[in-house]
Amino acid sequence: MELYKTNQIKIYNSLSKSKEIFKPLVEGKVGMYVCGPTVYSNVHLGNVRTFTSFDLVFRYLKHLGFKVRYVRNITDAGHLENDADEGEDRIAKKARLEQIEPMEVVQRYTVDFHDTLQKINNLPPSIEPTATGHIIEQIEIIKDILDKGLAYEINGSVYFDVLKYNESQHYGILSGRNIEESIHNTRELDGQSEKKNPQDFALWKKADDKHIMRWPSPWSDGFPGWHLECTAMSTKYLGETFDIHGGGMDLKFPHHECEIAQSQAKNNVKPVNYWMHANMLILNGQKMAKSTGNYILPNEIFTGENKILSKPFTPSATRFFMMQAHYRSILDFTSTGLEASEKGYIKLMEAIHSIDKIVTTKESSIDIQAWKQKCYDAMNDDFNSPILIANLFEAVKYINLLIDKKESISESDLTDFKNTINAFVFDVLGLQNDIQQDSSNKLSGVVEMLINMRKEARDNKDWALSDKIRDELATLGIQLKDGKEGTTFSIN
RNA sequence: GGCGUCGUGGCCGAGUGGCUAGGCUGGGCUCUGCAAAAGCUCCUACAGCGGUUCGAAUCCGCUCGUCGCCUCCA
Repeated sequence: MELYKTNQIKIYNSLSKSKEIFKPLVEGKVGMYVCGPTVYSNVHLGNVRTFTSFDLVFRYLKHLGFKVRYVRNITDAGHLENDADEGEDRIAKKARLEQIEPMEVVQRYTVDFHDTLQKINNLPPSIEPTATGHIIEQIEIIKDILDKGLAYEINGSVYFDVLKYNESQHYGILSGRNIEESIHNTRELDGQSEKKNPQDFALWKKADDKHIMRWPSPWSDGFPGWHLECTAMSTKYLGETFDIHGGGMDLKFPHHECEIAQSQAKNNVKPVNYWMHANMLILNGQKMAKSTGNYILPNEIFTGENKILSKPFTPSATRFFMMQAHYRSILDFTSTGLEASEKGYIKLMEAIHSIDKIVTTKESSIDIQAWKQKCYDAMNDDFNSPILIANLFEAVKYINLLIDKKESISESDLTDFKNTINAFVFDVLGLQNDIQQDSSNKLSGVVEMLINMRKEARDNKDWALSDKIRDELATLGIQLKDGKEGTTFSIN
């Protein structure tokens, strides 16, 4: 029987601002859409955190046996740099600066995006559609919204009429805004805008002569508005109403608000049942953003080539660091924080490695079923990975006690214990064991030999030689660990 | 100015109206030839001020502060 039948998940829904019991539209199936990146520069660590948060959601839902269709877009159409709807689009700007084609920009950073997410062990989504691949769908939506009188055309551009929409619907339902109030609080925009109201947003923009990325439409040669692509692609692949929509907290307004308005305007149904927002990763107490220069690239963490960190960290240690914080909490990225996480991560991996040393007995002194249930309870409660990890450290303690024979475990319990640990650590948390402990390689053979020689020396009470072996191996980054059952080692 | 978020022990980071996660660091002990590793153990916190309650860090109000959004942004 699928695990989802016995596990009830609660999800914090941004729409209701409360945790709700998750019930998919179709039993056993989940449709999930997450707003992907605009590929105009290297993906930074803050972006990675958001996608990794949803990777955890994807992984856990799959673990429970749900058939998940996970759609995450690539924004490869240029969007304007400000809401005055003036100026250059980001991809075209980058193309001009680097003297390459816009699509070369897109290709370069799409590859970087995939490469980085793969390093940190995110699963690829089920569908990864691009904005430029769905221009026709976007045009159809605009036509539909125009027909319904909720958009207007001016000079070849089309804008969504927020005030008109707000007469029958609530624009601001997600972000808790009141459109009447925000009208009074809106600053005067610089320059002349074609829009009837500052709150209106573009569905289609006419391209000026210099604009490279352009497509024909009934209104002008131009390009779609930013918010529209997500509506087009999410509804195309997941339906007019689907289960989960995710994204970074910073997209809540206006992006997701606009998505709701567009979708509601076109289909007249609630587009999304559960809105999930991953919180920001901050650096030096400030938001990490490409536009401000306050950011760190994942590769700089892995290579150690940056001013912020004391040393390089592996992708798994970095991922573990993220998993130790809840996805809805702001996470401050610091070198000391990462170092602490790395130590804990190594401790966890070493315990998992040594689990095969456990000798089973007839009865168990540990309640494995109760422990296992605590792991599921943690994840069922809005994907609480920090609590799950706390439980995994409890398992580490069990493992060490079992090896020391201070606790006992039965054959069947041990099998269950191992399977559960592996499932949560590798499948759900998506950690990888990148600690070098390949017992089949030559180095291990050499170390084993030295361990044996040291044992002989110790048996002869030749402490000078035994310590020399130990210390010189330590200098090489190989640590010997003397236990009751003999000596083991780990390589740093 | 508006909307929202958060404010937890040396640090990071969970959390529930009463039984007080976890990681890292530091102290003690066990083990060890000595260490390390491992185990046990100690340091017991919830921004401030009021209120509700038998009882609040957890609920309400106010104050202060943080961060985010209000303009592209994961």
